[in-house]
Amino acid sequence: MEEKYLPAGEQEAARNSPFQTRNASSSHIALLTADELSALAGSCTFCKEEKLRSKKLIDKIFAEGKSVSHAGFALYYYTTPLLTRYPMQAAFAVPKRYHRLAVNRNRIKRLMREVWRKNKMPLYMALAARQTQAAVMWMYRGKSIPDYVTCEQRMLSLIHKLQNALT
RNA sequence: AGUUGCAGGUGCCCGGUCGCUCUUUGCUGAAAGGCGAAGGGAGGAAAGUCCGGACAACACAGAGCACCGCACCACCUAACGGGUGGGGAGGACACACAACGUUCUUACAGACAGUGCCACAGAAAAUAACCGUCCGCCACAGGCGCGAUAAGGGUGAAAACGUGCGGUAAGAGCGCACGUCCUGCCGGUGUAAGCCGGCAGGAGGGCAAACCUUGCGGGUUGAAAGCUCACAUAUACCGGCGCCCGAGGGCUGCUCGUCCGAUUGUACGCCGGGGGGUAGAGCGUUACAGGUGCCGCGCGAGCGGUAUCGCAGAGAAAUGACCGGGGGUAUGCACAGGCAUACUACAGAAUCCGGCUUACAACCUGCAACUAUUU
Repeated sequence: MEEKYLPAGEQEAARNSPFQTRNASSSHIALLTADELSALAGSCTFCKEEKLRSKKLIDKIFAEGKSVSHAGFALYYYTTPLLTRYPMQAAFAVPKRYHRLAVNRNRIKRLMREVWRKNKMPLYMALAARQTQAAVMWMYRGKSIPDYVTCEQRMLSLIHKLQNALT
């Protein structure tokens, strides 16, 4: 038993570690500090942990969260502790009734994800400074397929709105 | 050479910057993690979810009914409502016509088992009499008939086998000859469907994608199937211990005391099992009715042998975004080489296979037809 020299609490954590559970409190997940984030500021990533994947949380965003919208784009957000070190988790959606073909929905979601990847840092910094976390849901309800530039302009204005709302 | 049709195939390429996912792996760190490296990463339809399987859970003595599906024959296949080959029927080409040929289409079992339906028109759509023809009667240029008649006319998509002769009051497969079709039997041929010939009997429309009959097949639900696990928690139930009751026994011959303790109960506490529940995690889950090449067999769909390859695995769902360059096609200007602009389809895996159907820019190959030019 090489674990015996660990403190009792950590032994418990080690025993539980193979199984991620919803009840495991986020207390033992150390949040990224603002300093650590600023070290990452140069890179623009969007990895699995930054993706919103829990169905329960998504339902909560729509039920209890707030939203801002602009020119077809809508942004739902909900401040809550997350099971990750990152300050935010994001998801993207395009309803089927606006775009019937899966190819077009995929294209729009990829554009939105690209804009988010490149422009999310200010929100990350703001949340990390206050030691809180938030889940966000992007939604596009336009009938046309936007190009990257208009996509970026409209989403940036929503990001600014959200930043003002949070601070 | 071009155009059109049919069949089959391919279904844009290269570089840069910033990213995603999976596998393997290096360095670093006590750990969480951090920084890398190499490799894999949508389709011919991934689509529609229309068939058939594999797989899984549940159900299941046997038989019948109901319901659903299929329907010329043989073969291929894991299986099929799919495919290949053949037959029948029906078109098209060619042609005086037919045959042969080429090619296309075809849910193609049964209408003497029964029931039903057949618009409009027409007298009548299946136990036919409007006109006509013949016969009879009367009040005789005409009328009447609970008379006969399916040859002719007209209607219709379809009118009660066709032509000729006989026959008759007039007629009629009423009889005969030839022909057509159906059924049965025999002979030849073919694995078979069938085809060819002969004999006998019969002939009285169609519709089974009308009910139906016959034959064959079908258990239900689908990966949110299903299996496993963990944390916390309420707890049916079971076991153990504690607790409560304490027959009896030991310590002594007796009482008290104390120890052991059958048995009964357990509202309660603890421990273990247990089933329940939570879209939490893992498995199922990507190796195969597998792809490609070669050889052999088969008319063919395919089959056999052999060599070789390892070829997505996400999970509110990766396979991308931006920029630059090059192909290709179309149009315009030039028309000797070019230049500019536009377009670059249909469309995104979700357990996996085999089909079918539908969508599709451009290019390639083969066949057929047509047009033009050259020899």
